[in-house]
Amino acid sequence: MSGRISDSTVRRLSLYLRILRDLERAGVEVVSSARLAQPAGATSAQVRKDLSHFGSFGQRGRGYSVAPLVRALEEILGLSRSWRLALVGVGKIGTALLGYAGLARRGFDIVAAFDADAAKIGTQAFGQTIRCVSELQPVVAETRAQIGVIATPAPVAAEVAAEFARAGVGAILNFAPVELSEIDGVPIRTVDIVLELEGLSYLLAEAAGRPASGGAGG
Amino acid sequence: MSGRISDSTVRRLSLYLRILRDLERAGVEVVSSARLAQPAGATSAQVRKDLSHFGSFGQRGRGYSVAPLVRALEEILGLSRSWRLALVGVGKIGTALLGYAGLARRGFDIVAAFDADAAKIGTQAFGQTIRCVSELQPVVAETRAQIGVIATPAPVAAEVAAEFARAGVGAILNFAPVELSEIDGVPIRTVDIVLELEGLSYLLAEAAGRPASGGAGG
DNA sequence: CTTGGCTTGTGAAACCTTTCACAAGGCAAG
DNA sequence: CTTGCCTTGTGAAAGGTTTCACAAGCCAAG
Repeated sequence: MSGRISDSTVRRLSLYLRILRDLERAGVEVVSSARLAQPAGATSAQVRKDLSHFGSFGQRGRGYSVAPLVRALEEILGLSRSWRLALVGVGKIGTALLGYAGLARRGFDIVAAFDADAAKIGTQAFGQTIRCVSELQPVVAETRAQIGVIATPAPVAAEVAAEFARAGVGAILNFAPVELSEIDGVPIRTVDIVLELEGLSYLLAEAAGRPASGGAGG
Repeated sequence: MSGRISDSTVRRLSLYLRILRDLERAGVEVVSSARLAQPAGATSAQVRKDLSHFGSFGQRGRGYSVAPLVRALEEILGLSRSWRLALVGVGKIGTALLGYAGLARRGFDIVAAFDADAAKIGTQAFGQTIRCVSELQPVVAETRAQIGVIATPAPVAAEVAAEFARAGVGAILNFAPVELSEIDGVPIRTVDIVLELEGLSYLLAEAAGRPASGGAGG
């Protein structure tokens, strides 16, 4: 077991965990790989292969005990603890993140918020005092934030990422529409809404190109 | 050339286009695959392979002419036109989307907004009158929206997706933390922030597990 | 205890994506 | 025209992920 785990496997593990928690809440005690796979959009073989990278969690002929598997996945994914996030950029997206209760509920606490706009600095937003980005380094150190979140305009995102890396965060989540590459071994994941929409645009254009089913006119 | 194009290829094409537009604005006329690859986090071979699926756009010994390649990619990705979006769920994320000028600027116009909360219905948000979800079908038909955007709580997302499919949208972008599978041939892409954070959590936990470089304490 | 029905864990096969490596060909200088 | 340098387009190789398929093993019923 173990070795290097692929990104898509980790992503599915998160999905399994989510589904398992629902099952646990519903009082289900045992689940088969097939039943777990279905809502995750995976196959039963995939579920078993994914889990097998980390050990043997099931029982042949029976399935997986829900509660222990939930704990095991939480442990694997690092979700048996909570993480501290520092946010840069309190614009539309940044504000939505600050107000999104789902984050704290799942163990991701925003412990600091920064912006470059003098008009915003010192004001409050969802319980956070907005600080100047120039204070990023000391505040990240002081709050011991482990994940940096970038919600700035694209042009400054790379600079902020470098600052985060220097400040000692262990990972970065980027919402700016730029591809950022790992800095100093700090992994960066980018969520790019426009990119997703453009992916859908491609599919729509493709479907319209070969005029088959009801496509997009306009 | 052509055939079935992979998701990752399409995603990279979007990145190339973005980079090419910057180059065009900067007055660059010709670019090599290597120069285009670098900011996209790809390799030169990958750029050439990706483009080769759609034709021959370059000139050996010279590179790619920026302007024509921009037009070609816009055509391929369906970005030489604009798309109409309908949004369901005007909460934190939905509001951020409504207010995000970057969408319209890139050709994605939100033409209708829905919510289930009676207190919100009839009010205005960023120029949109919020309508009741029960009106989804007629309004989507009337506005000829092509892309449905789901920004509702997870439990109702699947239901809304089915409504969108019935209303005739050609694609769906989902921000609710549930895995939704293609309905009636309508492709669905999910943007799941918590999933991304959990992916980072895994990396942090993994890094802390084998105590090597400066990890996360806490 | 034995039988029958299920389900896991896992090598092997199939499939898909990325990287390599090189012939084909453009361009500039002489 | 010829030489030298550069870059594309693309088969082939390498690398990775998913699916298949089945032995191993659990459980319940008889």
